[in-house]
Amino acid sequence: MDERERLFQLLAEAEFFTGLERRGLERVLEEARQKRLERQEICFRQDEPATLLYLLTEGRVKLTQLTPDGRQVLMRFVEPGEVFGGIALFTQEEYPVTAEAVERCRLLAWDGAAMQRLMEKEPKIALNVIQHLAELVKNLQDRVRELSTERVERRIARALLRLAAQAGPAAEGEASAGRLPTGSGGTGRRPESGEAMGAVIHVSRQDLGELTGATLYTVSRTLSRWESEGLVESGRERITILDPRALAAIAEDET
Amino acid sequence: MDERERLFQLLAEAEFFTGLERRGLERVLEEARQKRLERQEICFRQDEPATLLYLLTEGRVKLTQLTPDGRQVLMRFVEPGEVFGGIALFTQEEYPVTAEAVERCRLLAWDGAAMQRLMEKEPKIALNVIQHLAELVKNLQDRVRELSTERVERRIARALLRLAAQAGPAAEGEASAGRLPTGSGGTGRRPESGEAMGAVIHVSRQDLGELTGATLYTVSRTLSRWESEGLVESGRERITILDPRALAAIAEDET
DNA sequence: CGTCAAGTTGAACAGTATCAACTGATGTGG
DNA sequence: CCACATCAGTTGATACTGTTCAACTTGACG
Repeated sequence: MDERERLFQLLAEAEFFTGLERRGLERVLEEARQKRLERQEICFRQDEPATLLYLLTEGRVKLTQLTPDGRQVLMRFVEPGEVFGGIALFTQEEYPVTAEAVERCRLLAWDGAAMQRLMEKEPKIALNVIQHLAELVKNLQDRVRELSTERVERRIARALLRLAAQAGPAAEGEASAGRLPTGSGGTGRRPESGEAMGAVIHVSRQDLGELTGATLYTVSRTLSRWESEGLVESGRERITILDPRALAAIAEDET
Repeated sequence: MDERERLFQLLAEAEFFTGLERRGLERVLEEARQKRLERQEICFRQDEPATLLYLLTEGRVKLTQLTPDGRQVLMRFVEPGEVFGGIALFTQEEYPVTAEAVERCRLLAWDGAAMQRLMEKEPKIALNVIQHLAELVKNLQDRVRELSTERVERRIARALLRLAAQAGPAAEGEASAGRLPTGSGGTGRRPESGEAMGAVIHVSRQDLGELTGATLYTVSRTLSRWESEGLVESGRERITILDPRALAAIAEDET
């Protein structure tokens, strides 16, 4: 009951189903099947025939693409409320990526026929789908531009800020993370009181590399440097942004 | 009359309007406004508010994105029958790219309200839009993967093959493409009589560079080498593929 | 023909990748 | 509960791909 109500809440806020009446949401939920994934479990694999479209309700999923020669590219992380696996479903083909649970997850899923029915009864959904895809296209275009014209350092800075913004809304409010003046080395710069946001991001160097088209070595070196300059503070599969402004400056146009 | 009939033909084959009855096509055409562009004329500029969605009926258009620091990235060429400018229209925002006519063009255009009406009366259109966007997403993902993991030479080879395939359907004419055993090492290679397919591509080195994330210098060097090996033959804003197989070998996995 | 845009090519340089060796954390089973 | 295996991360040395800059050639077009 309460659980069911929580799902409605989530659905109503999910990009695919915003703007639907209670009635529509009920239909959507009726057609859905529920699923759970353990950490590191695979939701679907690249090149499998696409059968289901997923909505993540809890946890985190990463979408990766494998190159013919075995390298991986990280397309994106999926956060609760987001949909994935949809592209393939609408083109009736295979999943272009592999979806793996980063943490324990809960999801809702619909097959192609169900989506078809839902879109017929609730045309708003089709519009939402279009909007979602258009959004994806824009993001991907930006990424292509970045990869084509920008250096690794800047790409990493952007990736961090994007990840912080994406995961941020969920977990804010930090006390401390204290000001540890790690360096004191040379560049006396240090986050001023109100400025430090301390957004914590949970990704490995490897992930960041696959996300930005760099090697984990370059990522590691870059983070080390930033750490010595007081911009971030990092640990195992964890990066804390101490000075978002400075990062933004790197991400934008200043050298 | 005849002109009108030609338009129907084109509409019926265009990705956005396939599967529509004659009746639907008529509606689509009624709502359309016609437009012409001279060579190098701008159809719309990046960051302008998006008002129209275009279908190219004749000519060629290129979509480019400008980076903050003035570099350009070429997103794609638009061929007759293809739609562009749609992404922005559906997200109610600004065009993310600039559209420039490469040759003299003719186009049809619809505004947001018109598309809305059309999609209501002909729901098939909404599905086509979704499919088109999904296709775009897949292509962009592939491009991100390429840019992240592959070297310039391979990216250029792929770009050439894609361009040939895209523009090709218009101008074909093959004999064989024969069996050429790539190997034999020595540079003695040369296209045999019947073998050359001669797919001609009209792009500058600059364009190819912006398309692949390389400088025009690197593109020029690469093409020069290929030319000396008999894979292509090139001139001013023109590249002829002589040995598609060898190019494909470079594009795929062989070094 | 002269002019301008597109293309070519060399030389030096810079940014990253690659490889290898090492350090610490994490967690596991005897 | 400790020893060990494993995994994420760090850092140096080195190599190489591709960029940058500059000078030059070629071809098209009025």
